[in-house]
Amino acid sequence: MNFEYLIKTHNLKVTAQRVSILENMNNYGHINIDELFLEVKKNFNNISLATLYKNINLMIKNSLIKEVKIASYKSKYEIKKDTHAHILCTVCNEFEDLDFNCSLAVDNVEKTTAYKIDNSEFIFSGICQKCQ
Amino acid sequence: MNFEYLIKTHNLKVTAQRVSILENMNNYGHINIDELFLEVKKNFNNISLATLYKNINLMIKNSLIKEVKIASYKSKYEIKKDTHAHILCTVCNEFEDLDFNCSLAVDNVEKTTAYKIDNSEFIFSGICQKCQ
DNA sequence: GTATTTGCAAATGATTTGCAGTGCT
DNA sequence: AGCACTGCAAATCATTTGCAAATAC
Repeated sequence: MNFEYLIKTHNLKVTAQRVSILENMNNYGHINIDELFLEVKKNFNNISLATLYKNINLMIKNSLIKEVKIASYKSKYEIKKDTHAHILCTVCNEFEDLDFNCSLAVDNVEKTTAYKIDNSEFIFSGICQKCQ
Repeated sequence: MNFEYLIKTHNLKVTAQRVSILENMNNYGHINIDELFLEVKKNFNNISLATLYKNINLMIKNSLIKEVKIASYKSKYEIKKDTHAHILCTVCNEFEDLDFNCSLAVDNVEKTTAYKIDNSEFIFSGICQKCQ
């Protein structure tokens, strides 16, 4: 994935810190602020949480990344892609994307409510096969 | 709705503050901490945020209420009922329950992932008909 | 009567802001 | 030169904790 291009096309300036943030989000799939801080620190020893938060908020505003809020956990951040569902195992804390037809549900809701939907969240949580 | 009974059957002691918390959750449908604080203050002038948080956390632990986390907003709390979806208008901030067949989706996910699902969140957001 | 709850104040944790210095174009 | 970005320190906002007095059962 070309992160510099991704940043530019979302109307932001390319900085090494921003590239590192996106690289780590991409590697983890979903990453919370503390994990991100530890990872980015490996390349930028002096980076501050303030810089992370500023960049995350900017990237969210410019629709480059997305915050996923999860009850009882810290928010996770992911690079924005087509709407998809998430599934969480509350025992091992595995958190994954799920193959689930969201657009069908969205179409349905738009028809029945007359809302124009621009975002949707689907989070399933429970116990994965290994942990049962 | 009989709130005292509801509290007792969830193994908690009945206090006037707890009843008031549930009454307000029920009236609002979904309520955030600041709204709840203002409302409960009308009956209990000296109630503190600490008491609200303590009670909310206890009630969540005992499955009496549920926290709904929403990106860009403060969490809302609701009295627990059968799984249902939510819809948010990002213009007027209207937040409502949605008639949406969640159990069908849950069954499906359990089959395809072999997870045992015990909770799920469905939040649609966009612009309601009035605000379009 | 005992254990739990309440309300206050203080502590902790999370996020944001202001500002001086740096770097990019 | 000018503008945006970074990193630090401090400020703000959100939530939790400890404790003494009050209340539920």
